[in-house]
Amino acid sequence: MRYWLIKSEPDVFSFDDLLAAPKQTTCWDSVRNSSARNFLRDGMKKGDLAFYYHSNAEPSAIVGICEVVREGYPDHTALDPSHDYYDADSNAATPTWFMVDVKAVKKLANPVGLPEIKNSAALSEMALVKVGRLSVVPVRPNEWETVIAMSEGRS
DNA sequence: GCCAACGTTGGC
DNA sequence: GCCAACGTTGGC
Repeated sequence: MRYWLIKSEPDVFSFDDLLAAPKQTTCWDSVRNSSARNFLRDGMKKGDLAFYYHSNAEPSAIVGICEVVREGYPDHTALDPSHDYYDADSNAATPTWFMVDVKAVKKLANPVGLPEIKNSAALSEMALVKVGRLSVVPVRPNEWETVIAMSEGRS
């Protein structure tokens, strides 16, 4: 099993929105970056866990945990001309963009903010910090444990 | 609102 | 295939 981190702007779709969604599940669509796409299509497996990170937020922080409940499948928003994220260069036969379904597992006891992450020696190599822009990034097991400990005030 | 990082596009 | 221009992300 692998660990991940997915980002969303809380103004667009927050963790609370996920908790309020039917079955607490949503399709993680509209990713239009090829590196992130590769993680969605090839890396994420059913049962993998992911941190839910609020970007462009006050404060920017890891706020919850969710689980991959459906593995990579074509992102329909890329194929729908009426959609904001329509990609005229993609097609249903050979889809360019993929998404997964994620289900909320739980909210963290306390959010773990970006400054805390940056201040933690154990998290200095985290992809979140190293490769800022990617909306889907892997998390190492020791990083996962460290963040969980911080959220529970055990750090 | 600025800007750094970095992916993508397109001219040559 | 190089590289300049441009767009996007997201921290600050």
